[in-house]
Amino acid sequence: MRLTQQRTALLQLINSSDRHWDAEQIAASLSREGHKIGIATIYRGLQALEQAALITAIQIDGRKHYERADKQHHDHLICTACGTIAEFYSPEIESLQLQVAEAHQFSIADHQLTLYGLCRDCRVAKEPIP
Amino acid sequence: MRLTQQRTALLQLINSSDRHWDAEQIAASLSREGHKIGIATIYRGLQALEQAALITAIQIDGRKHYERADKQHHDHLICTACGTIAEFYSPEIESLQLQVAEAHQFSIADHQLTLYGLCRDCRVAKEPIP
DNA sequence: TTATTTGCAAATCCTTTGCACCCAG
DNA sequence: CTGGGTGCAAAGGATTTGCAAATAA
Repeated sequence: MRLTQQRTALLQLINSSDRHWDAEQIAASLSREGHKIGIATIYRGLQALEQAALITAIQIDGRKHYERADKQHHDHLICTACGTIAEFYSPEIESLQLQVAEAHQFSIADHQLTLYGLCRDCRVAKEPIP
Repeated sequence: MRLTQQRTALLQLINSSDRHWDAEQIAASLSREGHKIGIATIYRGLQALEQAALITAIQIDGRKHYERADKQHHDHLICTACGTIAEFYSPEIESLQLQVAEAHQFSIADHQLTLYGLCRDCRVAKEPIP
């Protein structure tokens, strides 16, 4: 894979933040920063970077969202009210997944666990006023 | 929600099987059975039925797949070679999810856990010939 | 009756592709 | 130098929408 200017910009943007980005958001952010990069190049670049394991992706609501790869594996808590994405890691859950797979003679290559609901802030916001 | 002929057909198809269906597959199957139903009606009907909790949905590869709602909750094992979808239920994982959520002061409304990999048959098929 | 639902086609959203030109290795 | 990468615009697949006609309650 060739590390071009455009791909470097993608990588830099993603690696310098803790967010999850979709293609549109990346396009908007890069163009705000003055980069010239076509949307097709963004899609192709993200694909290439993911395949090279330089970034990781999760599927949210039918859209791919990318994040830094230089973190330990984790799963996600997504607030359906404000859209915030938090992360968690549970070694117990991971190990139980392996047990489940083994019981089915299934070999896991990957998994995605996403919890949907209300984050702390949005719960508070919905509390009845006393 | 009005239970029209078309929605009854959708419900019957889904309830009479153990599969996961996407909109295209439903359209094909119903038309094969001689039903006349527009694709827009299928999408709208599935939405309505899901909202009424008469069917459930999971997101696979950016596409919604529907299945019967009259089963206990479960998660999925998806074979990336043959596309087969198996199901599992782990009360331990469910309970750990609740613990994780609690630790984050997050209230879970829903979740999706999907394990991707090779099912037993596809593993066997990939074994080197001795 | 009458508020919903349907069917069709057009529209939308996200993503991919074709192709001529460009540039990193 | 040259094969992979880029940009543009057009194509694509899945889903949604507008609207007049049909229908369930």
